[in-house]
Amino acid sequence: MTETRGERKERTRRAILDAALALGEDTSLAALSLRQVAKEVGIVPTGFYRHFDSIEALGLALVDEAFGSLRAMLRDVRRGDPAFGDIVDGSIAILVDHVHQQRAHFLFIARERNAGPPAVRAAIRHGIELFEHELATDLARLPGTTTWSAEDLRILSNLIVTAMVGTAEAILSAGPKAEAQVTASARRQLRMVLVGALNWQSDRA
Amino acid sequence: MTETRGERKERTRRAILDAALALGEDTSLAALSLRQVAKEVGIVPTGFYRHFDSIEALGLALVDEAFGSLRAMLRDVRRGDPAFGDIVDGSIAILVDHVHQQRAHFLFIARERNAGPPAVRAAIRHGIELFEHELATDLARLPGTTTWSAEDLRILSNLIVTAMVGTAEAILSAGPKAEAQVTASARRQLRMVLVGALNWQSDRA
DNA sequence: AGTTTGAGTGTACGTTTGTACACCCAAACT
DNA sequence: AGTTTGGGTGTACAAACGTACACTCAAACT
Repeated sequence: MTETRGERKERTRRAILDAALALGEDTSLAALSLRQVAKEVGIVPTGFYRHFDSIEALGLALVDEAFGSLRAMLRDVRRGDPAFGDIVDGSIAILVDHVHQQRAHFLFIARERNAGPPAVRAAIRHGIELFEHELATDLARLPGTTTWSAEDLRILSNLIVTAMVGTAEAILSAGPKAEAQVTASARRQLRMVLVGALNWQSDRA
Repeated sequence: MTETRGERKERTRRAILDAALALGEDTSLAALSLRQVAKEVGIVPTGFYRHFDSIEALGLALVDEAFGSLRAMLRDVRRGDPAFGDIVDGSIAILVDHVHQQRAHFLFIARERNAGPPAVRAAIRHGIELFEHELATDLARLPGTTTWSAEDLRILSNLIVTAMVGTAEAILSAGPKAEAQVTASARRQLRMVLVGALNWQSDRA
């Protein structure tokens, strides 16, 4: 056996996380039983406790992991994929791509954001707030926003994040055929929001 | 006993619906057991079946009821409360009011929209689509939208509904002190969206 | 007055749940 | 080489689960 002790533990831990994501496709975390997860992983029920104190702790670990995916997405957007000239088209394309690549993570967040144990809900809400904050600093670097207050930037990025979360949820619950329409709508909506924000702001001069 | 047979049945049915809404504040529908509901109502577990075939059927009944609340809200917005001159301020005020008045219904929809049994999810999604459609016909009566296509109206109303759902969820998970900030943001965001939609549209002439 | 109906009861069952406790045994440490 | 550590096992149990079945008894119908 070429596998060290820590490696084996980490491998089982990953299996538990993956099993929870897989089983969660049908039901929410709150309806997920420790024994179901253990059976899916292939360990005995009590073995679960070697890795997590409770299902809730498992949920918190999944929140961390899922927001890792989101940060990676924002990094891609920030880098600005040269394959797309337009910021809007590029950002939506990256969003769509990440939703497919990390489908389980997006499903998890969409589900547990409003259902799920209170601590998990709080962690997700906090993560989204951080995400909005990061987006706000990105928006501040955009031309035309130099005079904006921090509050204005926060409100705008909250609107954008809300719209993008809505888009992600729409993609997740849409067939492949309906998806083209969803992304087309998302592009138009994001453009509307940006145009509106700039014009509304210039009115206040 | 001055109570007829049908009245008594309806009263128990209401008690079951209310119990499900009350118990749902903590956990999602999928995690709700028939026995918990029965105990909360004060009937024996098997008595539940006299009213619903399953927890899922209960959920579908709650979806109907909750969307009744939403339609009532839209009716109020349409009437245009004369206490508020501005459409935006008035609409947001009505939304905030209804979220407080029908808190349990909004919580239910927010929770079960992405968690909850597939049939319940589908029913909620369908209800929201109807809601967007109704809003679109209202928007069509607004000045400046005469040249809009049905598709454009649908996209705009989808954006507005998404933003309003986000606002409702923010209100539900905000303390009384944070609420003023939430509603202020919501007003600004709705104004941004409307300004953006009109300006973006006029660009295409 | 006699009969039917149906909301609610009570018992009973096999399953599944979370968790306690004693155990094993190979990797890691001394 | 000897000891410790800890991931995973196996058994065990009380509690809660969904649901089947036979019951009651007052309202509703004839």
